[in-house]
Amino acid sequence: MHWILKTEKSCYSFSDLEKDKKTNWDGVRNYQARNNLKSMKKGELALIYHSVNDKQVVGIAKITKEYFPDLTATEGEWVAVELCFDHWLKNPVSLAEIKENPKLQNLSLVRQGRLSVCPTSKAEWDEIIKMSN
DNA sequence: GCCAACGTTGGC
DNA sequence: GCCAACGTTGGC
Repeated sequence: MHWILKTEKSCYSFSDLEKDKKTNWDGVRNYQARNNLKSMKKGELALIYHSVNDKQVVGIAKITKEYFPDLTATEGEWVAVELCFDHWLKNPVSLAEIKENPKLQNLSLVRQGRLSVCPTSKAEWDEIIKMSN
């Protein structure tokens, strides 16, 4: 499975991940997103999308540790995964471009804008990679 | 800054 | 268990 992770640039950007090399992807407080986190397997790849400020897919991260309890949660049982910096896309792919691509109309980024952790099909993944080259 | 979409909460 | 009210997210 491939993934798309959303983050606000001002909150935690892909540059921050490059600097940190790896990070705990925590703070997710949405059940659907949590279920997606739980399905992540070590070694899987995720596109990183900057919402709000950038509205672009900018890079790829790799899952390095499968889900574990999110220690930043003060109540409820939430989970986090660990992931590491993989590489920057050659060119970022903007939300506008994605919306213009008929093959990507079912992408969760378009269909369900608010979900912060979403699965993506191989075909969609390949299409975005193609657009970034 | 506005608003649409969606999730969550709480009264019944 | 339904649904209205409210809060949050995120695009514009």
